Amino acid sequence: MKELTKQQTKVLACVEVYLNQTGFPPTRAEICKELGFKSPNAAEMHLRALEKKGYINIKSGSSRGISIIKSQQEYEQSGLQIPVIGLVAAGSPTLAEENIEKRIPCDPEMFADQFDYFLKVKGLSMIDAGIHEDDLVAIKKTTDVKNGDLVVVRLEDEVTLKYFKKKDHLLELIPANEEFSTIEIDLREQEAFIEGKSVGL
Amino acid sequence: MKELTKQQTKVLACVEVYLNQTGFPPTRAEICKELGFKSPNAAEMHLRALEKKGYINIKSGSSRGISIIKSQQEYEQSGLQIPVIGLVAAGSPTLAEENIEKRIPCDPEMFADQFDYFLKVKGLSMIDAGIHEDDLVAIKKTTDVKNGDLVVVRLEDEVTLKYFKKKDHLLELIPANEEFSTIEIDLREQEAFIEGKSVGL
DNA sequence: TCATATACTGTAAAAATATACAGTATAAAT
DNA sequence: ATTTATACTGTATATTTTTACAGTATATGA
Repeated sequence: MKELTKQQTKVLACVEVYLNQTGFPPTRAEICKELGFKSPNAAEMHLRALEKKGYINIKSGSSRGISIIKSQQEYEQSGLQIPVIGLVAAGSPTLAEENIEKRIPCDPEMFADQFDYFLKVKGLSMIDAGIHEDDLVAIKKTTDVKNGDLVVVRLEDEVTLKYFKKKDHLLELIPANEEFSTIEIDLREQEAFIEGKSVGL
Repeated sequence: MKELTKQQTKVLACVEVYLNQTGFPPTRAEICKELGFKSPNAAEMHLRALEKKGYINIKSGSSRGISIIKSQQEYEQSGLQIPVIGLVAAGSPTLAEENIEKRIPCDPEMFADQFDYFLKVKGLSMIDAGIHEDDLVAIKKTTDVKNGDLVVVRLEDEVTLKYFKKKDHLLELIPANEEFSTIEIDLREQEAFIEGKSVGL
């Protein structure tokens, strides 16, 4: 989906607000009044651009014939907002809507690495790494991890965030809290799935 | 809320459908075309009536200036009408439109308990409880039932109305007719879903 | 420096739309 | 028997609204 200019974004928002408030779309003149334009053609041109970019549909010849295809909210979610997933879910932490606690706006360049979602930390096992309860850890979905990486691991139905250390068949999952013990797994006996690795806090 | 005439109901439904399909309200002429009227004044008069009765709002002077205050669905659900569902349906007796035989006006205080729909009885299995064929039984959707309650139970694809009796793993469904036999179900072998319980006849 | 995209003003005409007015017909209520 | 409410047709007009056309201004990249 093509990017919108600042003014086009304003016009789209204006149409949506008007629609929510009145139940029907605005005329060109009404958009002008709302946004301070002095010519109906200003609104017309922005609407044409919005239609060309696929955000709205204009039924030509009819008054107020504007219908919204892709709303402003959707636009903001397409890149600017990142889902937050709780570490409470049993099973795999999927990106399914039901697991998403909320979405937060986020500059994609905030971290050098790309990432897919935020994981909300439960429990105190990572406290010595400076990660506290309810902190958000940026996770990139990958199975390509090295020793020392902070990874999201799934053991059967349990999902945890631990440091990764592997030596032949022995996998160690080390918490960053002295009060918690390291989990040792013999990969010949038990499966462990790497769901992703941390790329930022 | 005042009652609507047949034609007013049609016009309101027409506006709603148009709104859902296009995203903006219809003009008088479009309503006429949809309902077969030959004069825009026909639509105008019905809209005026709908406004007077509080179902819609018309912004005078502006095109397509119709907004819906109380939709047709809400009107039907506003306590005056309760759906009637036949006991013939295979599968779960849902409240989906296709299962609703008709709707009948009803004083919500007719029965002390709240209820969700009427079930139309088929067969004679409850005749000793004073419930005959085609009687209407008020059903409340719940899974919270006690021994002795008259419940709607679904066994695989069959739905029946029976007295409920449960003892550990054994579920007994007792008809109120000596000529019919009690159904006994071992809950470890077969599933049974409680769809609701009777709260009135 | 020239083209191009964005972002407008200002005007005007054609088309869409609401809406008033004058009637007709029918069924139900008084 | 007469009123009243519903339910229209048919026409006309004022107003709203779209939309084309002619410009102006500014920033950006080639």
